[in-house]
Amino acid sequence: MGGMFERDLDIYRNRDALREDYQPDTLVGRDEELERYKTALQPVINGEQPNNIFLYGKTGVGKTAGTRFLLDHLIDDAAQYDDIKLTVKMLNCDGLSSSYQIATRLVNKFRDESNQISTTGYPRSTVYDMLWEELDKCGGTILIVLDEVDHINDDSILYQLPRARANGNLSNAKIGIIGISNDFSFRDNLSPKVKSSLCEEEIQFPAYDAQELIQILRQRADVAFYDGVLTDGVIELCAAYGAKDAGDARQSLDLLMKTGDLARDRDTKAITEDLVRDARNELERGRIREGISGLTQHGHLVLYALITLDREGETPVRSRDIRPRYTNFANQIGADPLVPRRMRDHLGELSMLGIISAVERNEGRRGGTYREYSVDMDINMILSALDETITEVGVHESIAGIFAEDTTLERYT
DNA sequence: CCTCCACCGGAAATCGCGGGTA
DNA sequence: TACCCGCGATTTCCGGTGGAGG
Repeated sequence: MGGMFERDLDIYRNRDALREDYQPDTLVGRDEELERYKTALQPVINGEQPNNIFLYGKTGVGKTAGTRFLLDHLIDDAAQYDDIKLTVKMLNCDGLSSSYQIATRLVNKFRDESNQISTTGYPRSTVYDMLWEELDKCGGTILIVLDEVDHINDDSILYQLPRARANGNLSNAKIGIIGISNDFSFRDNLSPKVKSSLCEEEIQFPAYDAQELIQILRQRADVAFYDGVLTDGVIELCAAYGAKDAGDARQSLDLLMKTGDLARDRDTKAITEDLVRDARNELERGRIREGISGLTQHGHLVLYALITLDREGETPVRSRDIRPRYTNFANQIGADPLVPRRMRDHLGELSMLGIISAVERNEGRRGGTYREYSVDMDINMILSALDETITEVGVHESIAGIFAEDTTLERYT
């Protein structure tokens, strides 16, 4: 450096250090948990049957990062012993709802690209047979990491895998399962027989407190940004948001990265707290947009119904009173309106996304228990998200278009 | 303290679709 | 082609819930 010409100073030295998949040399704030984890993995090095391990804790508290970290070391260390053949397969179960899906993905993980199987169509038992065959062919010690296992709706594979050897399906391979879950109740909902085998070793990862988050953010920011880019308080603010919401490192890191990106877009050389707030809004927007795009057509209709009611000052409104409006919209586009129970599901989904909110009310003998829904986000933001999302022909034209005229809403009542 | 309202939400059944085997 | 399979979305069924009214 130091020639006559220099590249413009970017704020990032290495932006990737803020990414979720970045692996720092040391993991901050998880010493105790990793120590226990390491102990639980010890049998692998000893050439013994590995423990099944169950990790739980909220998102972004280091479960996956810790697993990657330890398993990388484990693989290195195992390589020093000739009598150990260690294979590690990691599978993220997000988007995979059944044991069947898990099994097909696992089979494919063991097969090369020219030989992949379809993820649908086969009888369940056939898929399992293929899986046992692959596992046995691989042999040695096999660790299977199932990240976000709580997404699986049935126990079957969790029951089958640990027992495959005992059931005579395997002869060459020693299988160890590492299950990772965000959902505490998942563990309790497992059938007892699965619980006892899968949860031989349980490690709980607590949320990070603000101090730990600050340490983590510092560690990453030191690598990610050039010196002097961050102004005082930025890291603390990101950490504070993260700690307040969920003690979630991922979220804090995302926020910091978004802030950096904004700074870069705006050609700002210094990152300030104000920028953090802007970034937070931006992320929120994105979340809503994503949430809305994942809804069904009827989900959109329910949302339209609520929005129009909101504009007429009718909110908060109980589901019973949303229904006629929704029904109208559905008829307008020639769709059969859903049954009330299902409409409630959509309402629930919308509040889960933070787009609307529900308050439970109870008028006892007179009115019973019910919920009142209201819109939680800026209407225009929702509308623009709907605008970008709507794919159904005619829906947006017939409803949003007229809605935008902002005149005679009586037409829909 | 017991009733009762009216929606809430879990569970099981059903439907239609995409995909596979023989 | 005939038939099998899994799966998401939906419908059907129904027990639960909590506070005002008695």
